[in-house]
This record gives sequence, C-alpha cells and structure tokens, in this order.
Amino acid sequence: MATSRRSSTPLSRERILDAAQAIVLAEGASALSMRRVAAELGTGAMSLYNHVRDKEALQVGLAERVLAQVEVPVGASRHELCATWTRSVRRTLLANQPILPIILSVPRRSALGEIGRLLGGALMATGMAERDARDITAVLGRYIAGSLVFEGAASRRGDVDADELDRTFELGLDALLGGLEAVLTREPEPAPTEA
Amino acid sequence: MATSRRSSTPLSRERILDAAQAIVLAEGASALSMRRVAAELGTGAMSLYNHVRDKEALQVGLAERVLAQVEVPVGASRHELCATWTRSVRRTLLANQPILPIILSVPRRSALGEIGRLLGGALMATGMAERDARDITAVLGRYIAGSLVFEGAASRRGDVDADELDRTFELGLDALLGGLEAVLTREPEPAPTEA
DNA sequence: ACCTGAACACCGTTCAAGT
DNA sequence: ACCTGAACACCGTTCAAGT
Repeated sequence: MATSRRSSTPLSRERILDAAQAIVLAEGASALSMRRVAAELGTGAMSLYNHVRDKEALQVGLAERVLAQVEVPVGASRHELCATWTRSVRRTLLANQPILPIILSVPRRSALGEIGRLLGGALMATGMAERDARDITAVLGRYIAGSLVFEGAASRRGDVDADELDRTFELGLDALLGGLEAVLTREPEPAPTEA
Repeated sequence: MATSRRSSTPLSRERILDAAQAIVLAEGASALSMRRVAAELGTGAMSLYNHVRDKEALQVGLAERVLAQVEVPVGASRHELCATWTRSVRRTLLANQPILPIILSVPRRSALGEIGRLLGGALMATGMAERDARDITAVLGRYIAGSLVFEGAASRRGDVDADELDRTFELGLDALLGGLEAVLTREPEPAPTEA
C-alpha cells in the first residue's frame, strides 16, 4: 500500500493542477469536478479553495499549462514562421485533446492571447506592420481552433482517420498562406517624417 | 393573469424545445437544465422524459433548429457559392450565439454534417469532383467554426468591435478562397471508360 | 400512453468552526 | 494561515406508482 493519498505532501496549487490534469486526460473534461479532484488528493472539496479561487480558475490553470508548451516559432521566412507556428499549436493541443473543450471555453485574453503574441512578435521582428501581424495571427488562430473542434468531434465519434485529418489541415493551411501572400510580403509604410 | 403555465397545452417535444431555446437565448447555455425547462413549463423534470430521451437529445434538437435556418447556397460561380454559404452559416450561428457552445459540443455527423452537404451538393452540381467538394467544405467549415469560437469569446468578454470582427473574417475568407482557386477551377477527370 | 413524486448519486460554493 | 465538516441550492436520471 505504497501510495496512500492521505495527508502525505501538503496541498498546493501545483498538486491540485496535477490531479485535475490527470483526471481530464484519463476521463475527459466532463469528469472534472472539485469534489473529484479533492477525492483524488485524499481531502475534502473545500480544502482546494485555499489554493484555487474556484473551478474556473482551476480550468484556466489547466489551459495555461497546455498553452505554455507551444514553442516559439522558428523559420527563415514569414511564410515558414506562420506554417511552423500553426502546426506547432495544432500538435500541442491535439496531444492534449481532452483538455481542449476547457481551453476553448475558458475566458480568452489570458493564455490563448499569449501564444498569438508568439507569432505576432516573430512576424513584427521581420519588419511586418503590427496590423498585418495581428490579422495573420487572427486568421490562422481561427483556422486552428476550427480544425481542433472538428478533429475533437471526429475522435469523440471514433471515426479518426488521422492521415485524412492531417491532409485536410495541410490543404487549408496551404490555401490560407497562399491567399495571404500579399499581406505576408507587404512591407510597412516608412514612418512618416514629422514635418 | 393570462399566461398561467400550469397544465395549459399538453407537453410536446416542440414546446420543450421552445422553452429550452428561450432559456439559452436569455441566460446562456449554462442555464439550461432539465429542471429549469420543466419549471418554465409548469411541470416536474421527469415529465420531459416522455418527449425527449435525455438532456443531450434536447441539445441536439436545439442545434438542429438553428442549423436548419442555414439557407441553401446560391451563386453563379463556385467561388460565389462558397462565399455566400460561408457568410450565411456564420450569420445564422452568430444570430444564435448563446446556442453556439451547444452546437459545437454536440455529437457531429447529425446536423452540422447536413449543412456541409448543402455546399458539397451545390459544388458537385457544377461538376466538381466529390473529393474536391468535400475538401473545400471541410476547410471552410473549420474556418467558420474557429471564427465563431473567437467571436463568441470576444462577445463574452464584452470587447466586441463588430466591424473589426467582420473585417478579419472577410480577410480570412478571401485568403482561403484565393488559395483554393486551383481546387475551385479544377475539372474532374472524365470517368474512365470501362474497357 | 402519458404523467409525476420520491429518491439516488452527484454538483460548486459559503460559512462557521477548528488547528 | 491553512484546513474541513455541515449545509445550501442546485444537477440528471431511475424507478415505482399513479391516471
């Protein structure tokens, strides 16, 4: 009886997030409840509230953990930066599929905005105008989010032809980047001289 | 006291869906519960189960109602068919924003697949190969779904610059259709003669 | 066939009491 | 400061009993 859960390590936000993540990955987002997490940790539900404001804060924490895994985009060209970022976001979120409904439902701005800034920053570092960088990030973000919704549904339905899903995703990504070529190659107006 | 709710018209799937829809539109998807719907109709929760298998079936019914409003796409060219269908789906779902989380979470295949077939059918009627029609529908569907996720989040957050959201959406749609031009203009292989 | 109350197994969270 | 039991106001659904 090595792993008795009762009052071993003290409760902490980290341990609570660990337990929550394990539950969601094993049993799906709908299995996540304060009481269930507490049971997993050998306490009562109310003990969690010393480390986490409420259930939503716990969900935000879960989302942040996943989104923090997205790598900063690399690539020689803007086109390549966009392609690698888009694939990286999709891959990361696909590897955490059961958490996806939580990520998509949790208040934006926080973590999802953060990963957008990864691409936006990389594009602006190539001299792209801020507005163009924001537009491109927004459009690619929408395409990724929609793809994940469909792919999540497909896998929940059990009909997962991963190759076919990959092919469709790449087809759309190609089309998008092709269609955005004009924006991708546009140089910013030189800053107007004051006088 | 004209509108007493008690035992007026008999319960029916239709009346239950009406009540459910009203609740979601007024108070959001999270306010939907069997007990709440029943209360609205002046009965106990269990009476609903004579007309609706369970809560999920009720949600599917709600999703189908909204998706049934999507118009069959019209347009002289394939490009135009795609553009009007995409805008029509977005417009319809945006007009029912509070129901969107339900539509996106409910098992696919049923109603969402149906509206995809509207565009797929229209494209194939122009002589497009089935596989191309499916690809285009899939990519546009992903883009719409992702856009609605972001726009729903923005409106939940209160920062809704509708014009800016429209502009971003159109920008992505343009890019997508531009990038899909090769597929859109491709004619199907002539059916190989048997001998 | 349709309705429905009681009951079961759950929720998130507040509050007051403990250490 | 951290923990926690009891309690409140909810859930979806089953089951047995009614008409």
